[in-house]
Amino acid sequence: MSTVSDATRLDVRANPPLPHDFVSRVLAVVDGIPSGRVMTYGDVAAAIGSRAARAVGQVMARHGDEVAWWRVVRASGEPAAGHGREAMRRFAAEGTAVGRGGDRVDLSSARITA
DNA sequence: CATTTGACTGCGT
DNA sequence: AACGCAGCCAAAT
Repeated sequence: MSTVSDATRLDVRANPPLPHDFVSRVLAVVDGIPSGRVMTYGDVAAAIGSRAARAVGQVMARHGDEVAWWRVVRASGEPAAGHGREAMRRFAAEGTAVGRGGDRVDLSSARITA
């Protein structure tokens, strides 16, 4: 027999174009970043209605290899900690706008917010 | 259930 | 411009 809580649960599961848990949502957003563009950790968090930039970093640390991890950069435009080399290489490969020092993304042109 | 831990951020020095 | 620091928040211990 059905209960109110059953109905609620079904309703929620029937819905989502968007995954329900934090990890899946983060990965979904990152997966949606087009080639040549980037989002900051904070942007990704904001995109899923959160302010947990650091938690986004945690997710990337664990599941980053499942997505285009280099497209998520720091608010300064610098690539993910410990992956600067590889990230810059990929930026060059997909034509991402890079700042003067050649060590960071030019956020004013490559950044997208949603 | 309390504490510690980060692929973060913004602000002050 | 580099560095330290406190605030932040979900996940791991």
